[in-house]
Amino acid sequence: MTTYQSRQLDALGDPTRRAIIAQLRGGPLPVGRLARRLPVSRPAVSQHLRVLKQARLVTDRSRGTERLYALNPEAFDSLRAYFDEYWSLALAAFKEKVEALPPEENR
Amino acid sequence: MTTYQSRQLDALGDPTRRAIIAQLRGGPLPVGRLARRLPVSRPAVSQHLRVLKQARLVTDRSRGTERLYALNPEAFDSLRAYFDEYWSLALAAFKEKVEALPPEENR
DNA sequence: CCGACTGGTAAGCTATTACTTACCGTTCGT
DNA sequence: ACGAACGGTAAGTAATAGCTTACCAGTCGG
Repeated sequence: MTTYQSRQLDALGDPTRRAIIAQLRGGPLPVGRLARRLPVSRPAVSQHLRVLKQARLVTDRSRGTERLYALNPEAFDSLRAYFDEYWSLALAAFKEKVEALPPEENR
Repeated sequence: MTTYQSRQLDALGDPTRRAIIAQLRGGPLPVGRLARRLPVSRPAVSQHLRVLKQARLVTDRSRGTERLYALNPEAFDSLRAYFDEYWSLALAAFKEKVEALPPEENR
């Protein structure tokens, strides 16, 4: 029940990080391979990976001298649940009363 | 089938815009009322609303002298579908072969 | 009409952030 | 044990993005 959603959405709000995620869709990759496929330097990739890791969107494990990064299914599941819970409620209400008037004067 | 997902994720990658969305969960609101509930100025809210509108996350209609902003259910639905389609595939694969080896040498 | 309200836009400042190069520690093969 | 490759971190720069104040246009009520 952690409140990682903000951090996750912030992390997803960058094109390069989304590109990293797109690459990781194919399976775990070491940092160097990841950097070679992207138009930025390896340190930049490392920094993005740190953000993604803090948001729990990726996990890492070291294998020999290299470090494998992979998508974290649980985080994406929780994010999807967040969408369902948080927004579907409000949206379902909207679809019924589309012509709803705004709430009365508060503040 | 439009490719608004990037723009939507970029738009959601800002706390103030998420706060705006949170306010709009309760129903449509005019800009001024929205600004009064947030710790930023009205022009700032206007600028955020422009971004949210370009991402199709909100819709607006004018009523008299004021302009009502509301969440756009379709956009949130499509974004949720994006999550399901785009990520669930990769993640389902992961859950089966958790100990999968990384792909062979390509590039 | 005219004054008061609405909200969008312009211009400019500040702060954040994404990027680079340079450096360092770790791990493995020979 | 040494050399090479891996990748994380530090420091500095440049671009971006969010914010503010000031201004302007449209709409409604008197």
